[in-house]
Amino acid sequence: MELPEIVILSRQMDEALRDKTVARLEVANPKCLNMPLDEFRSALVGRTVEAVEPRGKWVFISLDGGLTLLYNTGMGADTLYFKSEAEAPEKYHQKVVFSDGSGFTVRVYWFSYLHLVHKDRLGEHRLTAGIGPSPLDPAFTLSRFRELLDGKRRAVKGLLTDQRVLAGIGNVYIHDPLFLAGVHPLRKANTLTDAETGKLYDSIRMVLNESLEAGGLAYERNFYGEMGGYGKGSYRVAYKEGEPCPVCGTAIEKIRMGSTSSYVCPRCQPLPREETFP
Amino acid sequence: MELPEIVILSRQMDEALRDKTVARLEVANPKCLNMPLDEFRSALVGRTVEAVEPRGKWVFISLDGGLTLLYNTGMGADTLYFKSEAEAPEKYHQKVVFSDGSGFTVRVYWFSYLHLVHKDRLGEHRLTAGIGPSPLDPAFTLSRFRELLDGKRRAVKGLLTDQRVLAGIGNVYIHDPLFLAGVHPLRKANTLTDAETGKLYDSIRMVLNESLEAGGLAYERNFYGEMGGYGKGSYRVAYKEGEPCPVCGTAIEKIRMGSTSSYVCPRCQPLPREETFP
DNA sequence: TAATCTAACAACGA
DNA sequence: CTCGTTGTTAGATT
Repeated sequence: MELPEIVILSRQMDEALRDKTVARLEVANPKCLNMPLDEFRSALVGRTVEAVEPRGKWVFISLDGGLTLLYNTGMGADTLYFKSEAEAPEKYHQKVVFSDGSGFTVRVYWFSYLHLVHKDRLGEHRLTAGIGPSPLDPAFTLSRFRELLDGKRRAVKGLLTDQRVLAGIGNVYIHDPLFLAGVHPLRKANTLTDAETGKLYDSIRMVLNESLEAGGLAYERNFYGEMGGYGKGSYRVAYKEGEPCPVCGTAIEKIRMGSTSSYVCPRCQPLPREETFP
Repeated sequence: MELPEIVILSRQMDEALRDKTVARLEVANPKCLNMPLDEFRSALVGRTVEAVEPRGKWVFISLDGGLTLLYNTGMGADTLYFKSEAEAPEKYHQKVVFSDGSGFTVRVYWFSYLHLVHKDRLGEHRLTAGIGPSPLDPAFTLSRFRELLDGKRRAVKGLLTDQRVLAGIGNVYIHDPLFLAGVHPLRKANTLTDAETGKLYDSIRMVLNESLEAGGLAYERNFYGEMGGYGKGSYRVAYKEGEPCPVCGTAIEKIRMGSTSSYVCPRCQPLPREETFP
């Protein structure tokens, strides 16, 4: 789950959980916690949800008493609301029950994090303390975006999916903005022209907003179990290996970058020769 | 300069400089210092040498008042004694003059370090605090050597030239011990057999001792300007690209590993197929 | 020929 | 689709 899904989930959790008090907690995979389960439980039970907010790929759940529950869905997790335990999903790794009988379950696909940190110590929480700005924040202007790229010799894809640089973009939402800007993912960030940087800025925000309006990725469920509407029909080149580029018709290529893949139109996103053999 | 040259230099400096008091200091390249030159000078002048000892690729010069002068010759430097300034070399980057008129000059080839640290703060000196054991220390037993390799998935050459793991071996003295042990430099450390580890341990110590007895590398000068006697005739495969292996006659190959080169006999130091394509 | 640091990248494990 | 650790590499440094 990336920015749009986390934003949607956070909104729904905020509306559904605000002012509710934790009554009970089950955790089948205590390794995802940042402290022993019994300690975690006794700190959490009795706390009341004050607000739920997105922060990059994380959900920040503010509780009374100054505690914050930090939730990262890892490589995907179903986070599902229930009105009463009778209608709760059968399979889950974590379950939080509130005093009114409602609650939510988390079913993890691979790994996830559920950390409890006092808000005065958030700065010491290494996984979230260094998170960069959100690309949809009104304060995130083009000139701030330029500063991120400025002088960086890294591959632009690696830079923009680095959560310390920009929050919320992972290996799903990076492909289409790069394509729309005509920028190859391996281009060094400091070699982009002003025009390319501007197009990339616009494309990132456009694509994320599109998905947000569509309800997020088609293969992810929201808090109420509904799938999003942003699927393959919405993609330009992402996950379209071998299909024609929507602009020039050239076959989309899938290239490996370390452990992740990228999808590019080799014609619309050319890689300068000197970066092919650096 | 690596372990043998540093050991020889330290011995000679210890004998020549012990009990002498620093009277004057010239530094043409103050960036090699760990503080501004005037501060460095006022701390050093007036100090008396208590002892000089080798530590990996570093020379530790203990002074009275608890100060230690840490000297690293970088990629090679001439460190030359003079009895009186009249006979001092003309070209140098640093000059230390003692109260009796003797002293030494340093002429750097590329980079070097000359750091002044209080002995109570040596643990905070990042460049030396983590230095590993000396392979010629009597306490450095075969079983300690096995522990260094144990479970490490790194290439054995990179591991053994890592100063935090083992002190004093750089890209000159690593080639022949690996050859004598029949171990390819790219072998993962944890794949060595007990027999190979034993041969490697013996070879490292043998090669370093041979060079020590020969006066160090033939292209390096000692404190009195004399060249060492350990030259190409002493090497087995090091820097012998294209020449026949002394054991099997196969042509020695020069291979690149990152930014350094290695010299190997492809027959005596085979690389298992799975490590060729990891 | 030789040293070290750093940023960036890759592989692996959890 | 995650993040963190470990190890590797290229580039820079006076």
